[in-house]
Amino acid sequence: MSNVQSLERALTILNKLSEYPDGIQITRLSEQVGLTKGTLHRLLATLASMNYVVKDEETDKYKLGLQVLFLSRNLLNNSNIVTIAKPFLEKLSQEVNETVHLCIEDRGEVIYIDKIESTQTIRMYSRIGSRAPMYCTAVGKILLSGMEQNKFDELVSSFEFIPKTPTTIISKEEFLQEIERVKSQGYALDNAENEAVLMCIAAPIYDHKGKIIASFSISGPNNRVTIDVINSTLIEKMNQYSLAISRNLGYTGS
Amino acid sequence: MSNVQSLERALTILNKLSEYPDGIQITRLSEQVGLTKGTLHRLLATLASMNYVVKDEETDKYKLGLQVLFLSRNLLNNSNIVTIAKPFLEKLSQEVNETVHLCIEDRGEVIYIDKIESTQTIRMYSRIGSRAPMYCTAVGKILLSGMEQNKFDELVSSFEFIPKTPTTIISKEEFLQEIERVKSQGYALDNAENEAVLMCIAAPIYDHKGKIIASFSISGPNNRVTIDVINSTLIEKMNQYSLAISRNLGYTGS
DNA sequence: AAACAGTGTTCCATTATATGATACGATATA
DNA sequence: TATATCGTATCATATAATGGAACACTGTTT
Repeated sequence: MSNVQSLERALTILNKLSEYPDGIQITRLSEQVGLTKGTLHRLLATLASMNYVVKDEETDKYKLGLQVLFLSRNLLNNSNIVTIAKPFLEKLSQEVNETVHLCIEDRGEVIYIDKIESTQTIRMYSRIGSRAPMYCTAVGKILLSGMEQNKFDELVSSFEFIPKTPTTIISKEEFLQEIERVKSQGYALDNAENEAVLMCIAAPIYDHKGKIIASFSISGPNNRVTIDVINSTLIEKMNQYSLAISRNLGYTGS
Repeated sequence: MSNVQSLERALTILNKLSEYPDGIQITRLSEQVGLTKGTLHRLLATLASMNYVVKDEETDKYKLGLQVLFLSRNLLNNSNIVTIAKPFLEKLSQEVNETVHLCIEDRGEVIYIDKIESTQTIRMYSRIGSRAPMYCTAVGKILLSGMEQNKFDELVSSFEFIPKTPTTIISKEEFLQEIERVKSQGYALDNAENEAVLMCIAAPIYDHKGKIIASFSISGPNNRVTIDVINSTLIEKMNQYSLAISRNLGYTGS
């Protein structure tokens, strides 16, 4: 069954506009989405009439409208995970003074659903709503480690192990070993695999059935989040918070 | 010039779905948006293929997908207002232990662009992205008070002064007097006008040109946020924070 | 001042797309 | 077994959406 072409085009436009928070002009946008200016103009006019897009009259740039924010107002706030985890993650961030994230899996990627910033001036740049690959993030490895085998196999088969940094794992065999390691040790590390210099340690959040439904992480530059700090402090702390958050979601295991 | 019909329909579907965080079934949604099930199904399939909508296979309910969150990731984070105001609003919330909001005007309504929760168990229920009327909210009155006369007249003319509570101002004349009062005193009150029991006090945030670009507020139930507390403590505090935040946005006035 | 270049916007003949009505498949209930 | 209701698929047809071209506007160059 085919899709509705003009709707597909419009959603492609919205996706592209999300890359340009300061807006983009019609001719350039037309090039990027492969539509004639007439068609693009008509689609933008419709999006604008419903506040999905706004046009800056001074610069002729189009950008996303606040209706997108309005749509998203209930997307996370009804989520048990965000609500229950937040106070714990705030406390954790305060204790370690690093940025803490909460992530779930969506369509084979991790998506950031909460973020607690530290007070450090050098910190991980991230956005609620942003997505990242699973194969080179600590939270991604945690989420994969709790996945049902069929889905796990299907996803890993679809991964392109593109090197992001010199330390990215790009061998499927090595990656599968890493996931076994994560399963046995109960936490995962991102050894600057996704972004240079940036270390992360992640742990699982279980639901009442013992299923991994989310993951949270501590992130910081590798001069602060060192292997020593990880081994002496962070592993124990992540285990403690993993259990505390999971308990509040009805988890009864150990 | 007319809009693109199928796109308009799809955006209407997205708007309606945002009211059902737990999802809605096709037949019911078809009734609500006035589309045949065939047309609706085709549009939903397209939305789903691009992750704007997901279908819960167990309940046959459709709901918004996380692509909406992905779109919104840059909507506020690039905003100077949110970034600069946040540490001040966190401090304010901590000092008064009530919920604090940051709002802007968008298309004749206020929209919540940040929220700092207090630790109280009884607190205002609100969502980033949510919208509220301008005529019965403290932040709305602040934003109106700084508006250019033409736009002000146009907006106020369009208001329907629907009573939300027994204390809602529903007379246009009385409302105009209220706005004059806000201008002279430099803060606005919502005397449980939008929601019963809920008191709010709001103050302006100025940009470098002295224009009111946002408003922030303290909200709490009227047994905690009393007229005494407002007069003895909150007015002075709001003035102080209004100036502090505005200074950081380049404001040089008094 | 005139010519040129590039942008955003509008128009219209054409055709490909989206539609509504209907049928089908699945599930639950009597 | 028959019926009711839901979600999904199909298809003939009408119309909506399209691409290309023209137009209006603005800025730059000669």
